[in-house]
Amino acid sequence: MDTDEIIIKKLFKTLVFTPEELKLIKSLFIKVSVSKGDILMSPGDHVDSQFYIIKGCLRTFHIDSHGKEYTIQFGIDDWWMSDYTAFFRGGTAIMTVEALQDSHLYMINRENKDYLYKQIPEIDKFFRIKLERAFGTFQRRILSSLSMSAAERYVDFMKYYPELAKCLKNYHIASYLGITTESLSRIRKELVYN
Amino acid sequence: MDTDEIIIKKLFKTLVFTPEELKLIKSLFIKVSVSKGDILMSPGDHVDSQFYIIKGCLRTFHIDSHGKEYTIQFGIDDWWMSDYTAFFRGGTAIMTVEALQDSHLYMINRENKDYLYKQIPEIDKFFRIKLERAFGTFQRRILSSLSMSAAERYVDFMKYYPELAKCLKNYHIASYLGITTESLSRIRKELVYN
DNA sequence: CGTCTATTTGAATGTACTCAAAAGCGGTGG
DNA sequence: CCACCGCTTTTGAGTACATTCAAATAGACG
Repeated sequence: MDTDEIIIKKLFKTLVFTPEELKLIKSLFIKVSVSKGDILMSPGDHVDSQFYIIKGCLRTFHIDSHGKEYTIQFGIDDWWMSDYTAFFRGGTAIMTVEALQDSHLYMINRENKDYLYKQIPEIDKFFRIKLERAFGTFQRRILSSLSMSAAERYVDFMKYYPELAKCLKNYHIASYLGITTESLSRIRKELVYN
Repeated sequence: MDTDEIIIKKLFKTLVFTPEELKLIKSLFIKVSVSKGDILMSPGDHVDSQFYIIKGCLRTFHIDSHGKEYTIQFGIDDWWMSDYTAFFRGGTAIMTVEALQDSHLYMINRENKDYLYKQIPEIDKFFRIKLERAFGTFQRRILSSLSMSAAERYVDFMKYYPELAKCLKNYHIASYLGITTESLSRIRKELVYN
């Protein structure tokens, strides 16, 4: 079994494919390597592709008119990333996707993904279930943003994503929590004493 | 064509069914009527079902340990509602689902839904696409909660969901925006003068 | 008209923000 | 090995925005 097949098995976890299907899948993904700091997608881009992170760390963030950054999502190994406000509707990006570490990715465009759905219908079910999980996760994030203080959200984040935290600067985390780096610094200082 | 068939056509929009499929679908949904103020689901309930709103208005909210309410989602005609932090994982509710108006609903439990997916595989695709749209919507809501002031979020909400606003009290909207009723009142006062 | 609920107002408090500056950290080149 | 540079984090002071708690109005409904 070659490297790509190992990756595809991890990507589609529960599913089992015939050799022909595996070959098809391999042909529809493009392997991409990026370096720390590289920008994979910028506001205004026509969003036609989605990235599966084989190995690495990415983030999706929005920059407002004052130049402030708001991180919508981080991704590490085995996660999918894109500007989903645009990808699923076939629109124009409002987000930036940035590599926070040297990363290896699988890229697939909408056309190939649609073709994949048509050829292997169980993949529809696979992504349906993946999206259901994400749906629950998003609702929890909204609930935390509504009900928890900045300090609680920080503690929660560090508890649930310790591996992720390793490849992040504090200002990345601040922009994800919706606070300034100064505030995060003060929160961290408080926590040390408690 | 009977009433149920009209509802099912609206529910599955793009899909076309054979008479047998229609009969199957009808048999898997249960019609429920609730009155304003009724609670459809409470924290601690085993979440096994999901509601499609034929006509009416619902909200899903969480109550924290201090008794404060945080609204995660509103729903009107043609929306789906449940505690999705629990439904998609088969867990226990942390949310309350409440009828804000007399409402007519279709209810389906997980078992029947899974059976439906098995019998009519295109429905997998249908919900996959529905979830993709919801995914983008959630990302936008997270972005607003990160980047916009309470006043901006209020104006935005009223602009995007004018029909929804009609069946809501101000304290519902406040609990959705993550602010107190007092703050919302002051925001509304400010807006009148501008 | 009275009652219950929802909204508004006021005053004091708290939390996070802005702006400005200092300190810390990591790498590079002399 | 040290000096310097750029980037990140921390600290300080003053300010803005939303909160709390308490009380006063306004609306809805029987």
